[in-house]
Amino acid sequence: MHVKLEDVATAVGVSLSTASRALRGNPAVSERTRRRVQAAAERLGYEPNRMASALRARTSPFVGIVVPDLTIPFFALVVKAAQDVLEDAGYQVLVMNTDRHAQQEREALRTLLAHRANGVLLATSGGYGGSYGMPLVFFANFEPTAPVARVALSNREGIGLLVRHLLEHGHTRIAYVGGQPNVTSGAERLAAFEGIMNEAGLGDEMRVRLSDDAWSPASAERAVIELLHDPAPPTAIVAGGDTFALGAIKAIRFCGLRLPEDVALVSFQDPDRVGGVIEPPLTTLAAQERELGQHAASLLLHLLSVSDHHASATEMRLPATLLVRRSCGCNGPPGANLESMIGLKSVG
Amino acid sequence: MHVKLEDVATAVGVSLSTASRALRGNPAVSERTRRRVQAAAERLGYEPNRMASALRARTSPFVGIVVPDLTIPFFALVVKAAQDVLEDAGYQVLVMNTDRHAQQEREALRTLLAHRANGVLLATSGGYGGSYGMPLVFFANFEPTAPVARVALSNREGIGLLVRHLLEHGHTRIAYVGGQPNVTSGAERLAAFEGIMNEAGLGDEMRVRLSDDAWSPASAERAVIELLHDPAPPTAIVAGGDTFALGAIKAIRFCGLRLPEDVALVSFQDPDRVGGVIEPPLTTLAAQERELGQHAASLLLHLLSVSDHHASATEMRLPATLLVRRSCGCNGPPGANLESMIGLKSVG
DNA sequence: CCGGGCAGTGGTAACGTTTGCACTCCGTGG
DNA sequence: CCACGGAGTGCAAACGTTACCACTGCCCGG
Repeated sequence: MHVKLEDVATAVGVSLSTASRALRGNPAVSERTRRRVQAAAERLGYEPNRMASALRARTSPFVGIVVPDLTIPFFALVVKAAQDVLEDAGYQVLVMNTDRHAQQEREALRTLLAHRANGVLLATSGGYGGSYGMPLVFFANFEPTAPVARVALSNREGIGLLVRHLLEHGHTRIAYVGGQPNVTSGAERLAAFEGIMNEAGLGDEMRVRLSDDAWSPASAERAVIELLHDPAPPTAIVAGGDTFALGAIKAIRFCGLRLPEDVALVSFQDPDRVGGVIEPPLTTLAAQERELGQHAASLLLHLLSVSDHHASATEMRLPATLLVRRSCGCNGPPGANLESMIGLKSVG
Repeated sequence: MHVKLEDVATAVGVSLSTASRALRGNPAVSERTRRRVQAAAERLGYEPNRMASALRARTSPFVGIVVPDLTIPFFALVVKAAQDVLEDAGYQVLVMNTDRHAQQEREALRTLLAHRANGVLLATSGGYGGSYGMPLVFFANFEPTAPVARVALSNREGIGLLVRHLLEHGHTRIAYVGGQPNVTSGAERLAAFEGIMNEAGLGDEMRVRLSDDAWSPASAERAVIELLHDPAPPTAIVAGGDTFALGAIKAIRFCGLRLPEDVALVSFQDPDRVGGVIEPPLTTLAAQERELGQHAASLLLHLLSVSDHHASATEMRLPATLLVRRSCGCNGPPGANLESMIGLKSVG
């Protein structure tokens, strides 16, 4: 079926060993032989069987990336960035979805084990139960108790920037709409919000609503509608993720309120990265998917190079930056946003 | 390092053959032995080496999916749907990005060949150059001249629905903003637009602008700004994809025009699937990413089952459906959209 | 003139599985 | 009592590749 090394070797009239060496640039073979072997391989369309070579060389080409849901833009971007780094380093990436099920996460990790993956990047859905004998780096969502390397956004710091910005503008009745604390990002952001509000002595004025289902805009929308129908509705809302921001916008519009005049909105992530078309543009933290993916991948590569699975239970946090746009009430009147004007100018 | 079959076998006191048979449910082994072997495998944490087993059994666990860019929601959704189907069928999916480069596409296909992938799902960026000895199914973007199975959206039909809807509402000066015809989706949509306009005798009134770079909103924005500054600007715009719709919206706002009162907009795809937060909601075709992915995967599975790489050069098209919302000027006054109200009701 | 080294090559044993074949027990029917 | 068959098991050869070791010439210094 497929042409194999033996075919190339006999075509040239050399042994298997020589052919193998020639194709992998082993300096022990003469220049002349190397050229002849390479020519034959090319001509016959030879492609080395990586499974055989991995088996014999006791090495696997694979690295795994396990995420809850690849169709969420956040994960798609992180995965893409990480995959690029890992492939540049010569690894073949296996991307696996868990659909937010711990069981599927365990199956994914077993599958990676079966492929003798060199290491794993994992945004956990709760299925991680102890070492699998592979170097592992958590990203975004991790298991707090596991002594395993992790890289994540600065959830506390980021929520701090958002809330303090609202506080500086005189808001006191501030609501938080976010995800369940069953994953790291949900837990840390919620805790940060509560911490800051309590520190500011606003524990009584804060309101918290958590998504009942999996980070969907719909549940955030319902939650915000409830909040806004309160006799003393919040004057500002903090969304703990991009989908919650979407739900909040719809809810505010549904209630006939103006954004930001009647209620201000800030979000941990920007649901509008690609389009920039939501009015008013949202005040959010700067997006860091690419950095997150690259750092996670680099950290894993480092672990692989030192081949010490346990030493580095380091934690890396990407610094948060606030992008003040208009949904918080700053930055003047509505109108075409900056990117449009820059875009136009570059046309000439 | 890893526990292997031999370890399990000696632990139980049986031969390699028996252990192998026991674990794979071969009826030749006695019930008692099977249980003992399975227990030992469990206890030792044995995970079969899939590369060794694939090598010996002359079969590969892999199927490839090659896309231009996984971070584009359209491809992310299609890949997810296809991956689910293929994994249910027992295959391990290798997802590869081409970054829209023909060269990277060729490398991806070679890599799949090296892994002895059973088949490939390919949304081509132009790097496909003849059979690689694997069953192949094109999806979304294909090579028109290649006698290979393909499944795609009904580009002509879809553009027809959009344009005819505008024609029925009396528009005649209609513009098209879309992608370059170097990929199927770009070519077919453009051709369909020109065909229908010419048929309707509106060849002189139509305007066409194509994205100069890779399907970005920015170039569409510039193009639409140019169009709207024309002495006789279009009264309606057809966007040949979701990113173009985004650019068009920004351009319309930038020019200080109202949507849909001053200029109507319809789009082949909905950039606002997840959020539903763009005002006014866009009249688009119904999204079919899931169906596309599932059909492509099923077709590939069929090709694999009949193990005939050349017979089925079939072409499958998913029927297009028009979703009339408000950006075309239909469906009454602005306000909260239908989904919000349904969402509220379901709360009770 | 001879021994040692070195460049280039080939033979062959692995890597961890699967699988065809052969073997050993039994029980059973002739 | 023996041949026969079938259930259960083990041996060993593959799968395609790599890497260790051994071999052949040949050049060169002593």
